[in-house]
Amino acid sequence: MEHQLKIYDSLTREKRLFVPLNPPFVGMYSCGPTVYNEVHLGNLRTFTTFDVVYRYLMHIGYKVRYVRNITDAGHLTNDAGEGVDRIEERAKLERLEPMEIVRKYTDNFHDVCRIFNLLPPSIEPTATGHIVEQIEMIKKILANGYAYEVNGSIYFDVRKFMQKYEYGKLSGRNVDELIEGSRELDGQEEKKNSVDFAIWKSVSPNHIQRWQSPWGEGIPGWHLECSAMGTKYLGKQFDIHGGGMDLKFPHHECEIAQSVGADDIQPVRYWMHANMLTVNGDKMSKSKGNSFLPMELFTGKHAMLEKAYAPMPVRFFMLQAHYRSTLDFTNSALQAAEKGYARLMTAYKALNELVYTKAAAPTVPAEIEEVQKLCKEVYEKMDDDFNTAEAIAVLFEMGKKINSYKEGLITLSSIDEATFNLLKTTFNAFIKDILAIDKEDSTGDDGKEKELMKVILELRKDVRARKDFAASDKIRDELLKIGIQVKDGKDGVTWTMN
RNA sequence: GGUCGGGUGGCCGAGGGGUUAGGCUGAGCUCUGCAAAAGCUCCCACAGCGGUUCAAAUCCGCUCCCGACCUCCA
Repeated sequence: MEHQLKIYDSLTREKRLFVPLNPPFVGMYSCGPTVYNEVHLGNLRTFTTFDVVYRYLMHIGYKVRYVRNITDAGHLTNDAGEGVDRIEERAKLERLEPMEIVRKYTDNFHDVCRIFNLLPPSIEPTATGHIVEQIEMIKKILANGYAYEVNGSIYFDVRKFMQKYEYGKLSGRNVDELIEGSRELDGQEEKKNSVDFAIWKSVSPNHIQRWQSPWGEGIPGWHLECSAMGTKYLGKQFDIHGGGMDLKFPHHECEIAQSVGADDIQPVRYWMHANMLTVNGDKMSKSKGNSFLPMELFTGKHAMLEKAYAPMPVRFFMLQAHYRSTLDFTNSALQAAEKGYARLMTAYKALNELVYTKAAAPTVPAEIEEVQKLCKEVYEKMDDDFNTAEAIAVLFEMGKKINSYKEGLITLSSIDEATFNLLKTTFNAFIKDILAIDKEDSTGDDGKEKELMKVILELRKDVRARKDFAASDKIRDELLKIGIQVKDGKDGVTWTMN
């Protein structure tokens, strides 16, 4: 299948045809979490975005190496010296070693990823595991003259860099304005310019996490790990680099400068940025106190939550918006998504229960054409900068067809078998492999539940045979009260549990 | 303040010069013992004011709101 995949590149600010450096291979990097606390739903939206990108690229035939880092080295929240190291701060709070904190929240992150159906990346490198690579990169940058040492710290010299290269293009920054805008009384500032950033930071011996370097004991600069690890596993230049919109500046801007400063080459061909998940219009973040943790979502235990929500409907909810738009997180939006999700799943189930049988009646060309068109459209939507929102809209159209076949409103044999198989393959691929929203959410002993329901429904069938509808309805109503919905269809009784 | 993005029907959310987004909600109908599910139909929106155009929600200008980044942040 020919795909004209277009990706919106944040650097050039336009959608461009995706042409990998070395097809069929694709190198993709996306910024992972700093593991000093639990990931929240906002974080998850970005990871989900790139999970779908990864899945789609593979689906259309690319061999993707997907690298997503774990930031497990603490970084000072500002370069001036008075910054806080989040991991160390947390370690003190929980009375644990920094590496215990890192372990704990890495595990938490992985659990959440699994629950939300995120594929593990090909490589998940850690910052602390690549201190050597980072030091080597610093050496290169120093050798090229784009960094300077002050008291055991190394700073990237943005002004110097700008004599030969561009800085600020990705985030649209003007360095002069940046410097002007940040005229704090920085008497103790070691940096030549406020725009310079640490690529190695000297720390005192009472800092728990610290490493030996040619410039003394210290910690690597935050931006450096991505540059070093991206280069190590994907090469000096690779295809896609993703991350949250909030990482554009300074993080990604600095990454570009570091790579160019070290190797004189633009590191990334397509920069992708996922937009923020908002709550009442404001960015969801820990510091604003408006964040939701996955566990709070499943249990419904959160002041702003009216009920509990299962992971797959939430994943679906996120995918219903385009990744470059903000998405507002509200109860009503979530509930609407929940219902839409259920609807899609009904069609999904129906599709896989349908058995194609040839009929004497001839096929209907218009019907065949319609189905084939839908199957083509879903892909076109995805090829247009991963427009999952539009792809889902097409999936709903397909769902309507499927339900009509199932109900016999349109006879299945109005389409030929090949078209039916195309519909089945396409729809299933999107639900299972691309959007990956098919995970079973049921809890408890499924086998026993099924047995039990079988018994109950058998009894109800007897009751109904006697036309004792009062008793029949009572069974149905009572089951509904505990979340089991009984549906009396044409060919038998079915039930669903929420 | 600087830079960037956005304001779409009751709600969420796509699109982005002319042609149906889609989902949820609501109303009606079909099917059904009744429900539910499913199907069909209806509710034709694009912040405001100007301008360009045969044609603007979509382009341009101005105004008003909102948000992100400029500190750590997905």
